[in-house]
Amino acid sequence: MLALQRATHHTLHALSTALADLRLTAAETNVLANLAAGGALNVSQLSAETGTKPSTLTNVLDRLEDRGYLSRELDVQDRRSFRLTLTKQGTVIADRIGTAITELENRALAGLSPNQLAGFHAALAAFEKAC
Amino acid sequence: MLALQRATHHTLHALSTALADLRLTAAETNVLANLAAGGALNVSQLSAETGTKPSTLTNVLDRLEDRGYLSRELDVQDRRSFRLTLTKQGTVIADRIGTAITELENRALAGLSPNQLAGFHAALAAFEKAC
DNA sequence: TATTGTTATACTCTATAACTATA
DNA sequence: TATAGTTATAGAGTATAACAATA
Repeated sequence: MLALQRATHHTLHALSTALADLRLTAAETNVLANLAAGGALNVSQLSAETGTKPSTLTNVLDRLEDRGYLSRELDVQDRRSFRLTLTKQGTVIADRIGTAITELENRALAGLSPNQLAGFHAALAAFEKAC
Repeated sequence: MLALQRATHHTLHALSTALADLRLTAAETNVLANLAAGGALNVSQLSAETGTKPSTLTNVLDRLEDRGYLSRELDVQDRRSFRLTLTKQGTVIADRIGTAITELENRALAGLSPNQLAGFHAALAAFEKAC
C-alpha cells in the first residue's frame, strides 16, 4: 500500500510536469481526464469516479467552468442534477491530458510482459473491490 | 493511471476508517508508517519516501511531535539535520498502522495468484522508476 | 558557497453541516 | 421525505521564496 501511494504520487508529479503549461491542479486534471473517459457525467458519478465529495468538486468545477473547459447543463430528466460536459476547448485540453497519460503509461510500463500487466490490473481491481 | 489513483484513494479511505479512533490524517498516518518501515530517517529522506516537500512535512511533524509520537533528534554527524525517531507511544501507534495495512492488503489481494502479485509489484516499481 | 530544515505566505483540497430546489 | 448539488466554514495539504544554522 505504501508503494501504491508512492507510485501515485510519482505519476501525479510526472503528469503535472508534462502538462505544466496548462496550469491545472491535480484535481482539475483528474476531473477533465475522467470526463473525457466517461462522457457527460453528473456530479455524483464524478464524485464516485474521483473518490471526492460533491462539495469538494464544486470549486474545481467552478474554476473549470470559468476557464471555459466545461459546462453544467441542467438534466431535463432530473432537474436536480447537471450533466457535466466538456466544451470544445475543454475537449482539446482533455485530449492533451489523455495523450500525456498514455505516453507516461507506455513509457513506464514498456518493459513489462502482458502477464505482469494483467496482474497489475487485477490487483488494482481487487483494491477497489475490497476497499 | 486513473485506476491507480482511484485504488490509492480507496485504500486511503479504508485505512482511515479502520484507524478512525486514532484521529490521524492521511499524511500523519503515512509519515508514521514510513518511519516504522524505514527506521530513523531525516526530513529529506522522509520527503523522498512520501513524495512531499520538506516544508510540507514541517507541520505534520510538529503535530506528531506535539502528540508525543516522534522526536526530532539532532544528528551529531550533521548538525543541520534531524533523525526522526518514533517514541514508545509512537511505535505502538505505528505498529497498529502497520497491522491495519497488512490486514487490508491481505484481504484485498487474497484472491490473487503469486504471479499476479509479482506483476503488480513490477508495475509499481516501473512507475516509480520512470516517473 | 551549498545544504538542511523552518518560517511566512498563498492557494488548493477536503469534509461536515446547513441549505435550496427538485423528486 | 429523500436526493442532487451548492454554500459556508474550518482545517489540512501543497509549494515557493526567504531565512538561519551548519557544512
